Amino acid sequence: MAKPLTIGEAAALTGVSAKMIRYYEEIGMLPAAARTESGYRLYNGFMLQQLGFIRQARNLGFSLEEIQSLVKLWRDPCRESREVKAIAEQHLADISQKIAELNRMQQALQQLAADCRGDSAANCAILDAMIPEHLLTAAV
Amino acid sequence: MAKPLTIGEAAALTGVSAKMIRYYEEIGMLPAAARTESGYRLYNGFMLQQLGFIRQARNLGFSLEEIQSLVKLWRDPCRESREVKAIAEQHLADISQKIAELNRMQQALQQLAADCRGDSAANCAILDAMIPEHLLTAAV
DNA sequence: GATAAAGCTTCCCCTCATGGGAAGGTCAAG
DNA sequence: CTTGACCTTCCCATGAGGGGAAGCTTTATC
Repeated sequence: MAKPLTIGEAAALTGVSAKMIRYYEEIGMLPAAARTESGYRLYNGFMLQQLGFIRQARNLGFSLEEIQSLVKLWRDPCRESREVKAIAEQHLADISQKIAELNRMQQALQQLAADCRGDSAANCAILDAMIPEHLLTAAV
Repeated sequence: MAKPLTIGEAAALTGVSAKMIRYYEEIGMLPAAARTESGYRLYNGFMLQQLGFIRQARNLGFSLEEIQSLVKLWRDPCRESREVKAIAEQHLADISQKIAELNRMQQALQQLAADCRGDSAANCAILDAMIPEHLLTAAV
C-alpha cells in the first residue's frame, strides 16, 4: 500500500545504485519500471524485493547472468529447487577454483617475498625469480 | 647473437599473445620494438626476457600497473629490493583480502545450499534467503 | 509566487586485461 | 606465380559498474 518510490529512494533502500537499477532494466534483468507522467521511474514493494534479491545475489558473488536465471526462477511458481541448487553448486565450484588459484599465487609469492631481503641493496629474489628459465640463456 | 624473432615467434616462446605484446608496447610498459624495413616488429633476447617477466608477474596475479613498476625496478640497476618487496607485500595483502571475501561467500552459500532440498518442489531455501529482511514487509 | 537546490532523464565515455575480426601489406614454400 | 601464413593498424566487445554533461521536474526556501 505504500506509495511507490523514485529511483533514488529505491537505491537507498536496496543498496543498488540508481545507475545499476537503470542498467539492470536496460539489459532485461528487471521489468521496465512504471513511470510518472513526467517520466520518472517508480518502484513498488515487489520491485524493491527484486532489487534486494539482486543485491544479495551480488553479495554472494553471482554473475549478472546467473542472477538473471535466479530471478526468473524466483518469479516462477513452477520452478524446481533443483534448478536453483544447480546454479548455486556451479557457483560454489567457481568460487573454489578462484580460491585455489589465489592460494597458489599466495604460496608462490610468500615464498619469494621471504627470500627477498627488502633492504637498500639491488639484489632481489623476487625479481630474480621472475624470468622464466628457458629465457635465461637467450640473454642479451 | 640469435637472430631476432617476429612477434608470433616471441609470443609462442613467452606465452604472451601477440595481441598483448602490441598492447604492452602501446601503453608504454615495453619499449617500442625494433622494426624490419617493412614494419614487422622484432624481438631480441632482452625483449623476450621482459615478456617472460611480464608473463610470470601476471601468473602471480600482479596488475599491469604493478607490473609496470616491477619492470622499471628490474631494469634499474640502482633499485632497492625494499621497493620490490613493498609491491609484493601490497599484492599479498590484496590476495588475502580476495581470499577472505571468497571464503565468506563460500561459507554463506554452502549453508544455503545445504538447506535447499534440490528436488522438484518449488520451495527453495536459497531463494528464500535472498530477500533482505527489511524488504519483506514491503511485500506486494 | 519566485528562485534555488536536489533529483530525475538520456547519452556518451572511462575503467582492466583481453579477444575477435576486417582490410590490407609481406614473406616463404610449392 | 600463386597460395597461405604471417604481419600491420583499426575498431568493437566483454562485465559490472562509475563519472559526468545537458536538460527537465520536483521540492524547499524565502
